[in-house]
This record gives sequence, structure tokens and C-alpha cells, in this order.
Amino acid sequence: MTVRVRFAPSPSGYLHIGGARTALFNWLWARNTGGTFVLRVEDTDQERSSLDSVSAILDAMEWLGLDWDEGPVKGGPCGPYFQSERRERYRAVVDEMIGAGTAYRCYATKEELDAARTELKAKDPKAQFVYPGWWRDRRDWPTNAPYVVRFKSPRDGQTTVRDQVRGAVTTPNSQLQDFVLMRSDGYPLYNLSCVVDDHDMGITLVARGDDHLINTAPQILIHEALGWTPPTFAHLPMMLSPKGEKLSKRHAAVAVQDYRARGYSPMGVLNYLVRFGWSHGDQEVFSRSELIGLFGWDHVGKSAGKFDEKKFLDVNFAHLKDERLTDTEAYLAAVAPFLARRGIVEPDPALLRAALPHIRERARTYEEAAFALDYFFRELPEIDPQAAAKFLTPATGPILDGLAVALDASAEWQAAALEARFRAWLESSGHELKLAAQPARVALTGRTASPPLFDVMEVVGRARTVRRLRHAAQTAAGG
RNA sequence: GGCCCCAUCGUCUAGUGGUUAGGACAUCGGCCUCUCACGCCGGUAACAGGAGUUCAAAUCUCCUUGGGGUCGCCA
Repeated sequence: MTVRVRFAPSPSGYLHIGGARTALFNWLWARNTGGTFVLRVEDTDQERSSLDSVSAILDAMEWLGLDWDEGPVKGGPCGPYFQSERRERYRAVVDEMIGAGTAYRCYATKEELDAARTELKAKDPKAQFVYPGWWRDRRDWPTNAPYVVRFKSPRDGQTTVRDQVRGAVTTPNSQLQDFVLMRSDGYPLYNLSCVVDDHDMGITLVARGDDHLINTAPQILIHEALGWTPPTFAHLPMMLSPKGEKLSKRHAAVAVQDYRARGYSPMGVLNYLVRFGWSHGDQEVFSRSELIGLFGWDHVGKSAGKFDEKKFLDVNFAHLKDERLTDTEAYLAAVAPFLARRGIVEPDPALLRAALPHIRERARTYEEAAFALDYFFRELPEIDPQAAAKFLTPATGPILDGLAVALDASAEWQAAALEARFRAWLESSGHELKLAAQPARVALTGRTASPPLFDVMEVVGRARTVRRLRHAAQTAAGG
């Protein structure tokens, strides 16, 4: 049987980092097996779903490179892929179930239910309300009254889920109640639409978050009520906040787009996410193609983990600093928007290529890269006042002037030659490299930390190096 | 509270009966050095507790404890 997996987000916001992890595992499995990755939009909650959310999610998926074979935009043989467009199908299924006696109309109103809930609460605050099945066996349906359709859940026995990562998980059916399949407005509820679509779309494996483990027994029961064979399941361990709570905005950035905005690379994100629950021995860093080749369910863990931004940053860094993982072209394309944000638009490509090797190992994100690249593209660097106060003192003025002259006299404008000139001049004038280096760095970069001085000079070029040294000398004299 | 799931360094994890319990992040030292990084070397740091099974248990079983999930006309 060829693998068909799906990712089924509900469009009520952005793509959550945990959702992205679910999507990734499904996608990897499809790509690993040559199967099909289906994207399905679960927009049956009219109040929460929005078109903006759909495009935000599709956008994030594309950015991550999690391409889908069937779904929105792409289409496919099992469409439509928006649940809101599949209502007749759910209606038909529900009618079939009512006909077969595995579901029934329930005319209890929300008000009646709420009243029963509060009444119970008053009697016993700790008790849990269970729908008592008022309409379970009634046939005296009123005409023109709104109703929901409920599942006629078996009262005894047990249901066992076969799960790729957990093994067999058994729930007593007595725990289940006659849950609602279809709202009074005709829209299906999650458990129904999910089952119908997984069946209709030929899904063979449902991989999703652990929080859905509890939904699985009811879903299997629906499958069985319809005479269908349930797919197999894989419940992924939860991603928790650093404190061990449900991961939300309060604890960390949780939207994929947040990381994009901060200058993370798609593979940095994917690599961090895949290691959350999956491992391959001691290996930490993976390319996209390695991941596809290596991924499998046998090394997916069971225990929930806590989100760690520091590790995340480091994994991203691993991808940015290694040109085998992020080649020059990809790097330059990715850093461009962050340069633009600093006002550096259409930077000189040759200059960019020359500077890049020097900042790669100093930038953990593209945002940091843009910062590290900044002064290469300016006439004069923006000088940090604290750096100036510390290093551009009256005493350093003449040194910087002297250096400007000495370096300008160099025939060759290349790091090693410049260093030789620099050292020679210092020696002849009785200064120490250690003392002259920082003022020169501030002159060149405006900062106290940068790539090696002579590399910077080489990339910045003769004219601007000399100008920067002279300008800083003036500042030093004036300050 | 009922039901379900989970349990190795602070964090992510390797480990599938016999290991000095390994790696990575973080952290702390050191080397390199014109600064910052990168890189390299080294340190601190874990099998939740208790019973079993076994010649042998981080690995198997049970109990306890702890954590998480879920109990909607949300997904």
C-alpha cells in the first residue's frame, strides 16, 4: 500500500511551531517512502477560521519547503481540500449513519445542556457532565426544530488504537459519550470531518500531536460504524514550554513566521523541530536530503519535551555557518531582506561575496548577518559612541593618521600585505599592535568587535579604509 | 476528579539485559588571538523512588511519586 499522509491545520491564526513539527514528520514520511503528502484545511469552525490564516499557513509551509502533493492551490483527485466545501459529503455520511442506527438526531438545545451542566455543578462541583442520551432512542422528532447529530457510542467494550510510536493504547468505551458529529448549522465537528476525509482521501497513516490521542478511540469507532478500516496512527510527543506547560505565546515565539522574521533559515527551523522527538544516533545536524533518507518511526520518542530557544538558535547557526548546508547563493538571497531593512538595498554583489566568508561564523541568524555586514556597505561606518569614547581618544588620532598614510603607500591591497605594513609602521613609531588595533577597528567598523582587521580592510578597499582612518583620527582629535 | 500518555545530565537526546551511561545545547576552565567569533582541549552534570524477574537491569514486570494530555454544537 502506498503511503498517503496528511497535515490538517485549522486556519485560526499562524502556523504554530508545533504544527510545523507535525507537518514535517508527515512530509518526511511521504518523501522517504515516495508517498503522497496531502494538505487539508480544517475550516469547519466558521467563527475561528479565516482566509488570512489560510494564506499565512500556506505561506509558512512554502517557506519551510514542505511542499504538498495535493491540497489548496494544487488541487488533486480527492478534493476539495477545504472542509467547508465538503459539507454535502458529511451530510450524506451522517444520514447514512442515522439510517444505520449508529447516529441519531438530538434536539436538546444548548440552553438545556447548559442548564443540566450547572445543575450538576451545583449538586456536585467535582462531577463531570456527561450527555445522558436524552434522544438516543427517540424517534418522535419535532418538525422544523434545530438538532445536532450525535454518535451512538457503544456503552461497553473497549477500543484499541494501534499506534506507530506508542504501541497499543486501549480506552474503555464507557469513558466515551454520545459526542456530537454535526452541529445544528449543518457543519460537521472535528471527529466526523476528520474521519470522513481521512477515509475519502485514502490516508494510510495519521501522524499528529499527542493531544489527539484521546480523540483516536472515537474516530476509530466512527470508522467502524461506517464499515471502514481506520488508518494507522502515530502520536507525536508534545512540545512544551521551557517551564513544561503547554507551549504558547507567553513563553516563546511560537509562530513559524516569527522565526522567519528573526532571520532563521528554513532548514534551521526544520532541523531543530525534527530533533524534537526524532533522533539518529548522535547526529545533530542534517541537510534536507539526509533527513528524507534517514527519517522513520522507529526512532521517534514518546516523551514530551521542553522548547529550548538557545539550542534552536545554535542549530540554526550550524546551518548558516556551514556553506555545505547553506550555499552562498541561498545565503545571499536570504540575507537581502535583512540588509534592506537596514537601508542597504541592492548591495554591490562583489563586495557582498567578499564580505560573506568573514561574517558567516559570526552570525547565528540572517538578522545578525545583516548587522555584521552593515559597515561594509557604507561610506563611513556608524560609530558606536561608547566605542569612540573608549578608543578614539586624542592620543590615538596621530596613530590613525600615520596608519592611513602607511597603508595607502602599500602597492598591494591584500590582508597579509596590509598586516605587514601595519606592523612595520607601528614598530617604527614605537606603538604596540594591541593598542592600535582597537582604535583602528573602531575606525573601520565603528565597533569593538569585528572580523580580523586586515580582512576588513581588504574587503572595504583602499579608498574607504584610508578615509575611515582619517575620519576617525579627526574624531579622536576633536573628542 | 475520571480516563489516557510519559519519566536518562538544567535542556534535546543515544542507549533495546553485561557501557568508565555517549553526544549536542547551556554552563565553567584553558588553548588560539588585533577584538568578537569559529575551532580545539578539558571540567561540573542524569538513569525519579521502591519492590520484584535475572548470574547480571537505565533497559523486563508491578507499585508509588512526579509531569503532561483530555473530558465543548473547538481542532
